[in-house]
Amino acid sequence: MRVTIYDIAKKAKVGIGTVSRVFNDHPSVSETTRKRVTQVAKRLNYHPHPYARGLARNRTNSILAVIPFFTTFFFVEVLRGVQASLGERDYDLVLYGVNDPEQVSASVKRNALRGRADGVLFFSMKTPKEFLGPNAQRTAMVLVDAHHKNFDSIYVDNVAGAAAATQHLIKLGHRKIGMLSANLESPPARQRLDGFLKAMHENDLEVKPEYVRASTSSTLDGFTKETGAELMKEFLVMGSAAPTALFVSSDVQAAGALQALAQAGVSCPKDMALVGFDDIELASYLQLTTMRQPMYEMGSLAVEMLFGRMNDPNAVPREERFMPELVIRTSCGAARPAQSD
Amino acid sequence: MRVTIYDIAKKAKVGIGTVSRVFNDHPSVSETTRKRVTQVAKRLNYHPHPYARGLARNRTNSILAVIPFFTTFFFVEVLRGVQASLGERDYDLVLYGVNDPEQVSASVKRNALRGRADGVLFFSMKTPKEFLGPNAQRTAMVLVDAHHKNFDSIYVDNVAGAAAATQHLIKLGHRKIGMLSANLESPPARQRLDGFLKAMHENDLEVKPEYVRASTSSTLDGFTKETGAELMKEFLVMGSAAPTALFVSSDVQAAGALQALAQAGVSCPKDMALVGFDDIELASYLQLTTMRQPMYEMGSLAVEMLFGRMNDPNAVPREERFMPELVIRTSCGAARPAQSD
DNA sequence: GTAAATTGTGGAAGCGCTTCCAAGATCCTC
DNA sequence: GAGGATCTTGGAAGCGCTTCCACAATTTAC
Repeated sequence: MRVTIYDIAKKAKVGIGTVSRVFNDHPSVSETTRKRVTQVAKRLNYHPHPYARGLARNRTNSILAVIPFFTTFFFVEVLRGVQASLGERDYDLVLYGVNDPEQVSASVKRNALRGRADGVLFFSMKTPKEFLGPNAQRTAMVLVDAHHKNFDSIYVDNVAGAAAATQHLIKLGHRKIGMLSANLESPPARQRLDGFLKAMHENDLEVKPEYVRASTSSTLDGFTKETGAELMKEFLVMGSAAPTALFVSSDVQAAGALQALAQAGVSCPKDMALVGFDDIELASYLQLTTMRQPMYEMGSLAVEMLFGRMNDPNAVPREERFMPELVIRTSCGAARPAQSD
Repeated sequence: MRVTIYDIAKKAKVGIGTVSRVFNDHPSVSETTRKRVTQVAKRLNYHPHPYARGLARNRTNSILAVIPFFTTFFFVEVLRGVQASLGERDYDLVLYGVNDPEQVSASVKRNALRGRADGVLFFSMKTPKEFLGPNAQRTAMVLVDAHHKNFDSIYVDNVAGAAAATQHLIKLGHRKIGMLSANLESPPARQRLDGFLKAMHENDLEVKPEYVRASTSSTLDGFTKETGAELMKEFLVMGSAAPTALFVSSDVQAAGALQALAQAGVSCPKDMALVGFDDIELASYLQLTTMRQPMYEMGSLAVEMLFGRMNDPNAVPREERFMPELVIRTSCGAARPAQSD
């Protein structure tokens, strides 16, 4: 049988209220009683029942994270940040991984709405309609790697990041710079293109239309290895008219592009320099220069913001923008210290 | 205010018991009442409170997964499998990622013992002492990628897998085959070495002592990129006396080894063939031939087994061994259809 | 010394559900 | 048509906790 507050109360010869107060660090318990209760509790190996507690307090002490599974590395890093923040607060993490955005609504129904969690973290996805509109949910929620004016959100500055990546290539002396992009219907892809164009214009560099190639694939908005390889091949057939450097809208695509290059016998930094975006784990193995997204930090901040929202449901939506950081490896051709990474 | 069973009962002009029965698919509710209740519930947007339900039923409808964060890809794949199985049963997943095994005990205390979950899935870690001994926990538990005689467990046949990998190299004509191993204190590393030796002996091939090099690192038991690179360098200084092929105890190490090879200007399949183990995401990018662990399947089966255990706490411990599967890419030098993977 | 504030404590009520028991309706069976 | 079996149903009790109110025991102020 489970040890309850009543067992403790009886053995310690106090009332149940006192036991409860001890376990909630309520100030008005004398030192002696507190000690007695604590000892009895330890002896009986008592642990408060989280569900009973949740029911009585009307909160669950857990939050729900809805994350797309396909963002593998992002996923894990961000989760580490989330959990670090959560652990400090004695909150638990309920995870709902979705394979495609269609599943989101089901998840929202099954969990948040049903009072499973005190707050929801939404990752890399469009805000589901359940949360919009007048009679929408009022669960605390923070969007990560996504944005909507009605909600707290955390995201990376794609425009500035892409501009920085491009700037780096320019600084290395490249003039014929192209961009290998994902599907431009996706906002991040669009923003990264904007950043690229911005940097090019600011440096008075021409951007030939054929130097910008975007995927039209709808699987994962074209953020795949396959589109990277395909588009790279298109660049390669241009021969000497091809750009000497490319900004690639994601590391995953850059990986595909690198494969296409290797297959064609084109040397990577020498004949074609590459800069990616995201700094997924793979990037370090491929020695890919890229823009690092501070994923751990974003996860951690997301939790902070969620608690802020839970404490003050009516605050104005807060936005936090992270600046991606240039990680120089060898794929851009920049000289760098010979050490592994 | 939250909509409760009482609101529904009142509006539908039935008793609360009936409402509850409707939501639990209890057979003894007439079709008409059922319909009426369902309609009212939908109209009021009622959802049963999971914690109240959990308290009354004495179960949580959620399970806890304790997974080491550092197994990135494994982590995500296995989680997908877990979730797929869980979703079918209307169970939720509480995640506890640990950065190092020391944290495990804390997690166990905070969660399982406190009745947070109906069962626990333990991944890739030594069984914590809280679960052993006479007055141990009696929470349902399944070990994945780990083993202990007292518990249900799921793991991969490291010996057979390693033997298959080695066999593959032998079949490709290699005779001077070595092994690049992780720290042999780790059981998986040990088992993979055993498999390697077994295959060699069965084929009457000599294994020179200097052809087996194991890491002594304690960080992650030597399953790191760094040890892969270091040990590969040791092989390279052997010059023409070096093996022509290596079985590497993990893909992560193989990635490091590949880097060392590239740095030394040694061509991978041609001068040194490699077969790894795990088939992490990276492997496909690196075109690494490797032994695939069926991670999704293991996650999914883990849930099945956990439910089995929950239903029958006294069944004898069940063990399921998965056979890793050879995934042929280019690092082993085997001819293969020219298609990307 | 008394009145008033302070401190510590017990336990009833209530969180939203499930489940069991009692009982009213309806249906058979002979 | 009576007695029994079968369906449905209502609602009290109970899951393990928090919290509020009442009150006793001190302490403080005058």
